[in-house]
Amino acid sequence: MISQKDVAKKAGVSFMTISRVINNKGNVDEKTRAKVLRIIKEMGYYPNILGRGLNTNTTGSISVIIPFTTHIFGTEYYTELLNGVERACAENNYEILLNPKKEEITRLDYLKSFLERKSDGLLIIAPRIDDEQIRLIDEKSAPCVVIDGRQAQKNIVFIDGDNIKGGFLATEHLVRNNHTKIGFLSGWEFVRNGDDRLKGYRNALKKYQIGIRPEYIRKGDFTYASGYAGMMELLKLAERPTAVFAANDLMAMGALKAAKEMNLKIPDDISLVGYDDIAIANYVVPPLTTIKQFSYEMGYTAALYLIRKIRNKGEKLESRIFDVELIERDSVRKL
Amino acid sequence: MISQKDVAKKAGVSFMTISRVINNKGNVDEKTRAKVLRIIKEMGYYPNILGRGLNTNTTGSISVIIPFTTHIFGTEYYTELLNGVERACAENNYEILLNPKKEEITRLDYLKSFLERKSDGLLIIAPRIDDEQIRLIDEKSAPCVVIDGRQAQKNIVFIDGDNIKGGFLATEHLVRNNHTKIGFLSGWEFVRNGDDRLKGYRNALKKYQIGIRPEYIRKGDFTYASGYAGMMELLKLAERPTAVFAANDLMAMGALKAAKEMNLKIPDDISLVGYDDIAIANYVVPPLTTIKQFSYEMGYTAALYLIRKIRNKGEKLESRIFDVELIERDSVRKL
DNA sequence: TTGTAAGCGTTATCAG
DNA sequence: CTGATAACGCTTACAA
Repeated sequence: MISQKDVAKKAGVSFMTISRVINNKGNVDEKTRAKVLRIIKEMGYYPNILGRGLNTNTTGSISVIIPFTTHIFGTEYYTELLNGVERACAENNYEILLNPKKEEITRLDYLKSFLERKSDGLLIIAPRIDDEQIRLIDEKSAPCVVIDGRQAQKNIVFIDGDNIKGGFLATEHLVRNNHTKIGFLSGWEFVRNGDDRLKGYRNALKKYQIGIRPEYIRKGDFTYASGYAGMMELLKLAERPTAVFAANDLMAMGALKAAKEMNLKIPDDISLVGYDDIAIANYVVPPLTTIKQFSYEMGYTAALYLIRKIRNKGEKLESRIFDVELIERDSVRKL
Repeated sequence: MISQKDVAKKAGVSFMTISRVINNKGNVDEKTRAKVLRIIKEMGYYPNILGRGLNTNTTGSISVIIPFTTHIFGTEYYTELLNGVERACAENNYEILLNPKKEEITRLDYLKSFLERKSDGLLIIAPRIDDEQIRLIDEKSAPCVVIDGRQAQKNIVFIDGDNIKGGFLATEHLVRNNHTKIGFLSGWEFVRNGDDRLKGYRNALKKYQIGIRPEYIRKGDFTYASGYAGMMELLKLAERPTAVFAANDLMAMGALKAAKEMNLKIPDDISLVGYDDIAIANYVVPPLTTIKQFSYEMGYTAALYLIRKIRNKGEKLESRIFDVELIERDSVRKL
């Protein structure tokens, strides 16, 4: 392991000069600087972040925390979000630290990587609404931005898609196609985006004075399997819905499969709307009408905000809600 | 920032006792241990990895290096691989460090995170065949495992899919369906898996004594766009192929689009085989015949190997080549 | 069983 | 412009 000392010895200067050169700090004679730089290259010296971090309390990485999926890289929704995060980090020379999870994350674990000084801040994606850890973040004064988890606490910056509007648009689209019996395949209600999409669904029905039937709302968890199961339940109802809004595309895919198995055609026999606009939505048969989120931009913005928070300790940043769009394809039929 | 000192003061012991307790090292009186543990919890003390690392030369994280895509999370191929990596890391308490890339990675950058002591080892995915950095890894004695980059150097452990066999199987499948005019949409030839799939294609043609026509081999780069472009070129040939093998599913999707635009039906007018078996392959119309890789297992194994290498410095590990499978769906027609 | 001293590689501070 | 010294939080080695 090559250290400043080694470089210093070879260059015939003290190690402080090396430190000054690599940090561009203080005044160093141009000749000395050039020489040091040359030797650094020759020897293949790299500054040791651990040593530096011990002084500066800095590592140059941010932790991305995904409390819920088993697999971080499991869904395209996260994928796009993370692509945006990556871009922002690349532009600002930050690295991304991922905490693989055994099972469910427990109490203090959100903060662990930060408290252990492995990262400079936290990007938390879709935490539980009632999450107590969010409170601790403030207490430990960890720089933090939350994605998809609109918080009650004023001091926590969040980046959200407009899930209420999205839920509304999807449902309204079905209503405008003369559907009144509209099922909803929900995501987790204890995650903000799941809850908000349901809220949007409710708002739309209310606006158009359509009664809400509890049996039309089936609990799911954003997975393909739960979309399949929920759809099956809806289809077995005595008076089954003529249209279904799934809280994400993955569940819509599951619903599609259920319909197929029951020999029902989409959209002829039953209409379907998803959420997210993942790549498959466009390729599935029939192409899925869905709500598009700007996930990449959301991830990018969130990471940028976090980095700014880390760099300018005091800075107050405004939370932001990103717009959503209805993407009309072929899975909805006019009644 | 709460340090061992703070805990020690409160517990009325020296900070060495704290160190012993959190590392389960040396003998500590049960009573003292219990007390220290209690206070650690009370105060919310977390060991500072930077301080520890400075002594142990250890951080508890591995770097995942993806030299080529613009976006780390861009393709499902990487996604599955990373899911496997995540699992292995979760089981062994390692974190994953990702180096976002501005553009192309330059010379020493593979090793940067390791040399800066940000990570304990390197997992490199699909490096350039001629990559000079691979040599440096040895020189710097960085623990390292390479995925999809079968190396000439004996001392570098790699985990590969059997790309030669995969390329062979895909091509042979077409031959068995009486195709002789078979196009190939290549990936990068300077990445091992790209090169090997082409090799498999060649092997199959040779075995069945079908001449290789250079104009049937179009250069691509694993992207949707390049699949589209390559297919277009093939379709404009005077004597166009009756079947096409694309070096990955993404390119096959691009090819599909090109065929559609040229009013050619798959598989009626032209047969198509992909590679990877990504999720969309099963949903696209027609469902795509393809070669399945065991990406998850590959990622898992690679990470596990790396962790073993890190932990047992001396251990020699055998490189492994994972099998592949032909998945027959509906994109190939018998002539 | 517990404590003391030294050192890991770096930066901050102050002196020259 | 440059260098010496202390400090960051921790572990290793040794002493009590």
